[in-house]
Amino acid sequence: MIAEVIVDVSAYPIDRPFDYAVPAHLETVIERGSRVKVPFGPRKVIGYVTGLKSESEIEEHKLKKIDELIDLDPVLSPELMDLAKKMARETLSYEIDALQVMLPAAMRAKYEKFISVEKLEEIDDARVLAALNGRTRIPLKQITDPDVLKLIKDYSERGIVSVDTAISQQTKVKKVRTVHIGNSDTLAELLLTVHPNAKKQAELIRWMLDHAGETIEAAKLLNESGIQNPVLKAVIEKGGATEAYVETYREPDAPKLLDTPIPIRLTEEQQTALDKVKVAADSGKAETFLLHGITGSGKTEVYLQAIKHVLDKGKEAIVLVPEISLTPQMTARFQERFGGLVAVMHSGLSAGEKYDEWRKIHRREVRVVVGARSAIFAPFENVGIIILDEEHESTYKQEDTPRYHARDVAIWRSEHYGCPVILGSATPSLESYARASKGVYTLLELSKRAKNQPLPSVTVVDMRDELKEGNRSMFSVQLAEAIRLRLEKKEQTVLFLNKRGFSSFVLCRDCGTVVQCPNCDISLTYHRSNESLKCHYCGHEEPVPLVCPECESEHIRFFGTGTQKAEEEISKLFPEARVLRMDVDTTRQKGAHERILRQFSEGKADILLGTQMIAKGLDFPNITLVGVLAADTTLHLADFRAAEKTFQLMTQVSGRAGRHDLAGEVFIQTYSPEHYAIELAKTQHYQTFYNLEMAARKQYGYPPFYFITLVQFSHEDLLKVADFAEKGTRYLKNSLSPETVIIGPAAAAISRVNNRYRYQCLIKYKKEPKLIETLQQLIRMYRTNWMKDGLLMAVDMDPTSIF
DNA sequence: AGCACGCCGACT
DNA sequence: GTCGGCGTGCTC
Repeated sequence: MIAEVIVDVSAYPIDRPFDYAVPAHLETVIERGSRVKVPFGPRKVIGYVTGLKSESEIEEHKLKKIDELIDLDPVLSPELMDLAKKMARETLSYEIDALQVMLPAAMRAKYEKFISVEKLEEIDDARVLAALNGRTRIPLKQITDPDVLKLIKDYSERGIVSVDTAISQQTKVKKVRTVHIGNSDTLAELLLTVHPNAKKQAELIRWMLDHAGETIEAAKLLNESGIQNPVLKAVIEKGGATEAYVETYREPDAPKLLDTPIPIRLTEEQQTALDKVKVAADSGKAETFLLHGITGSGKTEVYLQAIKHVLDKGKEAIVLVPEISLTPQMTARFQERFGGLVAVMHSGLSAGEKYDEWRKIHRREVRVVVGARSAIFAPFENVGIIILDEEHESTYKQEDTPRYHARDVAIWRSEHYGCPVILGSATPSLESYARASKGVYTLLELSKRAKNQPLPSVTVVDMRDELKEGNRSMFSVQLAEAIRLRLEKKEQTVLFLNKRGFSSFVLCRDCGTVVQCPNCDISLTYHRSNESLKCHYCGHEEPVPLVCPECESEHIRFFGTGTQKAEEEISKLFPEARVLRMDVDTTRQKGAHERILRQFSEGKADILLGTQMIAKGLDFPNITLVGVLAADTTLHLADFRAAEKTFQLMTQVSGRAGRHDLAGEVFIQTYSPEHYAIELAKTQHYQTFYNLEMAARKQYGYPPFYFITLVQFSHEDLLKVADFAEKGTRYLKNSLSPETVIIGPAAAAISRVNNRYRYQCLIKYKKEPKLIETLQQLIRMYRTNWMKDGLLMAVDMDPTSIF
């Protein structure tokens, strides 16, 4: 038997199956989707079996044997194996990368070289002996001294030591020690025989008599009986109980926030939507729904009941939410409804916890998975429904290879299972809404709030007028007044500051110099916490200069409106206000999000001040005011999605206010009140926004009227990158059809990152059957010739932004 | 990607 | 004379 194996090596000529002979004893167990350890050239690597056959075209003497089978149960189903192949092609990535992205990171193999001592008596160098320190096997990377390294190489050639590569995985199964307490007869008997001095043992046995026959976790037993471990050990030794180590799951402490119950009785709109989904689920045909429901319209309840429907039919459900750790309320609701049937996968979990959740799914111990992007690869084999909440979110697109979009993967999987997909959003992406308008997706509308609350009243404040009135603070008179009122009424305020593109920078007031990153074409961001300047692209960090680096003037100070600065202004304006700040700085530690949100939900603060991350999921009854400090920051980005993103953000943020009994009020501060994205956020009129934005997209030839693909080039040498970009672009122009528009090559908006100059070229097309082949050819040219010249090239199909 | 093989310059 | 630089080519 011959196995086709894709090996764990991401390189261009390796991106294809290699044939291996299957040893006889593995023939009955090996399957497509199994992982194997195979010899590859001079080393050993992990690989995935992509197929089994009886004959190979490879000459017999070249054919090697599979070393070992890693999993008894294949880790990937045939469906996921096929999906990996399709995804690799569609995203122009290596098949191995597509396979690996489907499994939790803990299952990815680590390769580490080790030195093993073969003939200890022949090692005569003191430094080598010191490095070994009595051990016979040490990791090669522990040797840093080049002289010692040289000696090791010497020894290795003479066979005194050997160097091998160990393949390790972090897939540790957690085990817990349990104690099975013996029956009362044995215990009673034992009690009579213990030494009179062993008071503690006697005490434990008496405690055990009350629990005879039970099995209990050792830690719990010790805790409840108040006995020390050595005593327990002695009793076990004497046969009073037996101990065992039982496989267990790490329980991520699920943050419990209050679920705000929505009436289970559905509104008429919800019911209509649900019925259509149910019909599709029963039909066995794939159908994609766009559930367009305004904020507070009860989309989640529709999801929950649709899931219930498919679970009742014995099928499974996948629910995707954008960065789930930010929305503990959402997970809480799923766990409340489906209890132990739910696995949760999000970035806040440790590698081990993610692996445990994956195993629960793989072993069919759960039937619902709620998770971030990668949960779309949940190893279910009878999927009944797939849901993407907040489908417009850009986090569904992976930013490095394989650059897949979870929405596309969801639809591919639904076609395999003949099941519905629900894309839910208050502000759908233009692509999805356009597809729904054309009938590719089925549109479901929820236009009323579930509890019939009015939408919050939204006021747009023109900050230019404020400036004219002499108000130079970050808060308009109106917003400040509204905050004061909330403080008086003991209601809560959420202040939103979109930091991106508007962060604090350091400017010299004499010569106008802005302190730039030495490696990147971008200004450094001021961080008050440690008085430093940081680059958000390469991580460069330096202390705040005391004098201008250009003109040595002392009139150098930081400008802009970061959250830290906003916090200071608030405390000046409202000294009595209790403020919680939520941004990258305050949420770096694990669990920080939850802690801040819990504090706010418990009413321990009056004002929550934050960036992007507070726009979603917040659902607390006492929030009656939302203020957007600077709505323009996303508007002026050089990106075709700028208006869409702004509108989505404004709508999302506004939706945080007045979700319950108290009426909500929203203030949006801006320097461009006349822009339609802001104007329309006032009424949350998605349809009107859609029409206007579609007109703009049509005029400039952007999605959804055209598909786009971005080809990025970077090189340390400006002239070289320009040259290669030109070559690549010319190749594309010559190979693609004349209707396809190719823009560039041009320098990227941030023209240098980490000392590499960046160029890009944008392909816009309506129909381009040769695109994938052409790009593959381009990539081939790059990998075979240009790469060794130091060029980096990346292709992104359907980029979310064209920065 | 690794890793080995192989062919030319600067040292003991 | 040898050590070692990294160009080239291969991996079932």
